Amino acid sequence: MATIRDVAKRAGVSVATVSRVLNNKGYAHEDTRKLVNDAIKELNYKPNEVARSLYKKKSRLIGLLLPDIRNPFFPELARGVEDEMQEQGLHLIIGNADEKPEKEIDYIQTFKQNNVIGIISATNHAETKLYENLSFPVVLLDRITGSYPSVYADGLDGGKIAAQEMVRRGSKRIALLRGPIELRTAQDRFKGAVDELCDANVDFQVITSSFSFHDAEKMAKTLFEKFPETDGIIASNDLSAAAILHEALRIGRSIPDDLQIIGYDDIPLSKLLFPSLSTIRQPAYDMGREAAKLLMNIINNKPLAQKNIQLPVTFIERQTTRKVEEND
Amino acid sequence: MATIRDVAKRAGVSVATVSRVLNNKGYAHEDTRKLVNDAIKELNYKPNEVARSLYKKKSRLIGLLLPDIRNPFFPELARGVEDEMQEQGLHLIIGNADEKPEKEIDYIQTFKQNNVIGIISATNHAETKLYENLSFPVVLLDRITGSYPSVYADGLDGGKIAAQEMVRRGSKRIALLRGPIELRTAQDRFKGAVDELCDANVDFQVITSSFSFHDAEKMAKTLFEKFPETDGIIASNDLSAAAILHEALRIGRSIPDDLQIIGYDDIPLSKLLFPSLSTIRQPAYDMGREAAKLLMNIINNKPLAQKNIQLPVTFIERQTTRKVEEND
DNA sequence: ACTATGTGTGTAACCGGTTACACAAAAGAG
DNA sequence: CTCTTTTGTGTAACCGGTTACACACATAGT
Repeated sequence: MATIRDVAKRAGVSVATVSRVLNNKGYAHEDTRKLVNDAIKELNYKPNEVARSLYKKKSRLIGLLLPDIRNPFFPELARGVEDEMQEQGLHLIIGNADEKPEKEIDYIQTFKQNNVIGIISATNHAETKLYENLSFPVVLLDRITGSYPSVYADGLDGGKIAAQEMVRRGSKRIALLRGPIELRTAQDRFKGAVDELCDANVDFQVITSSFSFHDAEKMAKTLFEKFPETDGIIASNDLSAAAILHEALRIGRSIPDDLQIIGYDDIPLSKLLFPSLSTIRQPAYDMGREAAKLLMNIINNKPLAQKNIQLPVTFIERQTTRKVEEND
Repeated sequence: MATIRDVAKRAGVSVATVSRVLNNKGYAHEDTRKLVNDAIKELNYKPNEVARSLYKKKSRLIGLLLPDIRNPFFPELARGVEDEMQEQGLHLIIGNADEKPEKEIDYIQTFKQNNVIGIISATNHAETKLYENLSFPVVLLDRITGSYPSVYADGLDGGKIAAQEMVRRGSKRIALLRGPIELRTAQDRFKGAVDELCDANVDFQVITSSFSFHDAEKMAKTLFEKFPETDGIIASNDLSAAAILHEALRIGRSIPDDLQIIGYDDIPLSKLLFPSLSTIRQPAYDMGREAAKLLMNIINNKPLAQKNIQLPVTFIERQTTRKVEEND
C-alpha cells in the first residue's frame, strides 16, 4: 500500500502539502494540487484510516449495537442506519449484544478502542451506566432510557390502536401480551393497550413474556390450554404473534372468525404468514435512518430540533383480523 | 483515557516494560509485573487498538460481508462467525453489500483501511478480482468461487434429497426453482435435483428466479396461472418457498394433499409458517463457526486439514409434504 | 577470575497520517 | 518603494502503541 510519503515523493512536494490537498485544508496552489492528485491516481493511493484515526482520535466508524440480529426487526433498523451512514461516507461496526450485558460491555469497549465517533444502541438492558463516560455521543434506537437522545415509534399510540381495532372487530375476551418489563417501548405499547381495553366493554388478561419466539411458543400452548375461551390476542411483537398463530392453527382454531390476532412491528415475515398477520407497523427502516441523522447532527454540533424523535405507527390490516364496515 | 505512558509513570517504569508486561513478551521481573498490573488496574487502562493496529498493521477486526442482512439465513451465519470470533477475542465489522458490487468494493476498501486481519465473504457476485491483491486472507462462506478457501453445505446432495423426497411422496408434475445462475451453491442444489428428477418417472419444469421473496411472489402468481396442474414445488430457498406457499393458500390449493412444497435453508421462519415448511436444512450457524475457524487457522498459519469444508444438509420433514411409510 | 549466557530494563525509532509553526514569495496598501 | 497581508510550502512534533538495540547486572561454566 502506498503511503502519503510515496505520494509526496512522486509529486515532488512535502507530506504536509499532500495532506492539505487531500483534506482541502489550508492553502495549496492549483498546479501543486494537480501534481498531487495525479500522483495519488498513479499510485492508487488511499489514506490509511488507522493512522488518521490515531492522530485525530476519531475514525469514520459508527458502532451499532443490536440486541438480537436474528429478530428480523433489527436488520431492518440496521439497513436504515447503514444507508444513511453510507451517504455520509461513514461505516458501521455492527455488534450483536445477544441480550447479554457482558457482550454489550465488550462491544462498547471495542467501539471505544477503535475510536468510533458515535454509537447507536438498540439493546435491551441499556444499562445507561455503560454509556456514561464516553467521549462520543450515543443515540438510542427503539429504546427510551434516561436522558439520552433517542428515536422510537409511538408505543402508546400503537398499543391503543391495536386495542381499538381488536375491540372494534368484536373480540370480547382478549389476551394482552406484555413484553419485557425493562423495555420502555414494550411497556408503552402495553400501557396504550391497557388504557384502551379498560375503557371498552371487554374482558382481558395480561400475560408477560419475552420477545423471542421460543418463549412465545411455550406461552402460546399454556395460553390456549388455560384460557380456551380467548377470542383475541394482542401480541407484544410479530415474532410472538407468529408463534401464537402457529399454535392456534395447530389446535384447529379458526382465524380470524374464532380468534383474532394483532402483532407488532410488521417485520417482513408477517406478510408471509398464512393467514397473513394484521399488525401495528413500526417504520423500522425510517427509524434507523432518523437515528443516523440525529447522531450525525449531534456529532456535527448542529442545532437539534428535538432530542427525541418519535415516529408514528400504523395499523396494517391483513387476515388475522375480521373485516368491518368502514364508517369512522 | 489513560495511555501507556501514564501507566509507565505510575508504575515507575518505562513504556517498553509496560508493553512487555501487557503482551507477555520478553523478560519482565515478577515484582515489576505486579507494579505494572496494579497501575493498569488503578488507571483502568485499556490499550488503544488504533495505535496498536497502526504499528503492527494488524487490528483485531474481521470483516464479514453479507449479501443481504434481511434474508434471515445470513444473520444466522453471522451469529456463528461472531460467536467463534468472540471466543478468540476478535471483533466483527459487518458489511451489508446489498447485492451491489459498488457496496462490496466500498466495504472491502473500508476493511483494508482499518487493517482487518481477514475477511469472510458471503456475497453473491464474488467478483474474485476484488479479493485478489489483499494482504490478508479471505474465506468464502456459503459460496464457492475459484480457488479461495471456503465453507459451504453440500448443495448437490441437498438438491438430490429434495427431489427424492418429493418423488417418494408422490408428486408427478414438479416445478423446480433455480436460483441465481451466478451462484455456484444455487446451481449445485439445482443440479442435484435435476439429476434426480431425470431418473425418476415424473414431469418437471425449471423456473429461474432470484432469492428475494419479492421476486418469488410475482413468480408464484405466474406459475400457478400457467401451470395449474403442478403438484410439487422444489424452491431454491425458504424465502421463495414462503412466498409460494402463501400464494398457493391464497388461491385455495390444499397443502400438502394437492401440492407439496420443499424449501431450502431452514431459516427460523420456516417452522412458523402454516403449514410449517418442509425443507432442506443448511447448518447456517455451524457454517459460520467453521468459516471463522478456518480463517483463524489460515491467519495463524496452522496446517489446514482441508481448504474447502463441506457440511452436510438434512431433510426437515414438516407439513408441506405428505407422510409416507418409513421403510428404507 | 574471566568469559558466555540469561535476565531485566530503558531509549528511541517507527507505523502513516495531521497540523503548529517557520519562512519565503507574491499581492495589496499607502 | 516600503510595509503589511495573503498565499504557498516544508520541517518536525505528535497521536499511542511496539520493538530493535544498548546496556547493566546476575548466574554459570571452566
